[in-house]
Amino acid sequence: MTERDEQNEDRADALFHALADRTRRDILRRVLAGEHSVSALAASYDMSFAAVQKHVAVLERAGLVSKRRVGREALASGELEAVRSVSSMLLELESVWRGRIARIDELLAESHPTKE
Amino acid sequence: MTERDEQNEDRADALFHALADRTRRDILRRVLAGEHSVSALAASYDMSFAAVQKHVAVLERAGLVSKRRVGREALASGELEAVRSVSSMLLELESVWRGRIARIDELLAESHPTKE
DNA sequence: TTGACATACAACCAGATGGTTGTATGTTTG
DNA sequence: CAAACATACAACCATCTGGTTGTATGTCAA
Repeated sequence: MTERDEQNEDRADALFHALADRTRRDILRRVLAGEHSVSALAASYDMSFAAVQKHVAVLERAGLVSKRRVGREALASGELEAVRSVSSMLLELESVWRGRIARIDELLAESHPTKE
Repeated sequence: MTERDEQNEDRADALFHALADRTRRDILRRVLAGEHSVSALAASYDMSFAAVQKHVAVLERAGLVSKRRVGREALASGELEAVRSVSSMLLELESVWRGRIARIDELLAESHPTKE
């Protein structure tokens, strides 16, 4: 296990965990469709503002959502690239199924455009 | 919320939760590459047999892994279709981003070939 | 300036999760 | 048959999770 693999696994943990809650998936859908303030989001659910705020924080830590401050509001929007990075993890699994272990490096390099 | 949507959300909860653990993702990779008995899998990890067996059970309940009995062994293999169904959930999110809400029905019908 | 609004975060709690050990049951083998 | 092996599952435990309320801080409007 290299350190980068460890980081990838940490990232995968955070991403899948963030997606493993229906309220968070619903929030993500809304903010992918367009910016919403945290309180606008909170108004949609039958739970406290603080609970919704924590869900947004989980999505934000996973990189699925970003926020920008506008006056007293925090506007959240969905990060499409993070969603795509989850898709690429699943593609890696599919490639394992096909036995194409040797090509995983290329796949990672393509979906993970760091230097080198 | 229709009942079917509820069931889809339950399924999504189970799938993403199953994937939100690195040991389970690793097990899934192995069994996607080929059948393995539970004890063969357990030998690969620094935890008890029972712990690995529970991880396999979580994957199985989510539909990501199936088992067949052969003598005293239980051979586990990865279910590619379940992996693909997760991919299609992510595609739905991408389609929300593009604002194509109206086409989600087609997408679901395609990836979810039930009658009607 | 004062009050209402929007956010953030700490502290707390019940229940779920991921691990453990122990026990029971079925299967192969000597 | 008896012993070893493979699995399954219950009971237990520490930690994490998803919710709550309460408090603090900053921003807008009258």
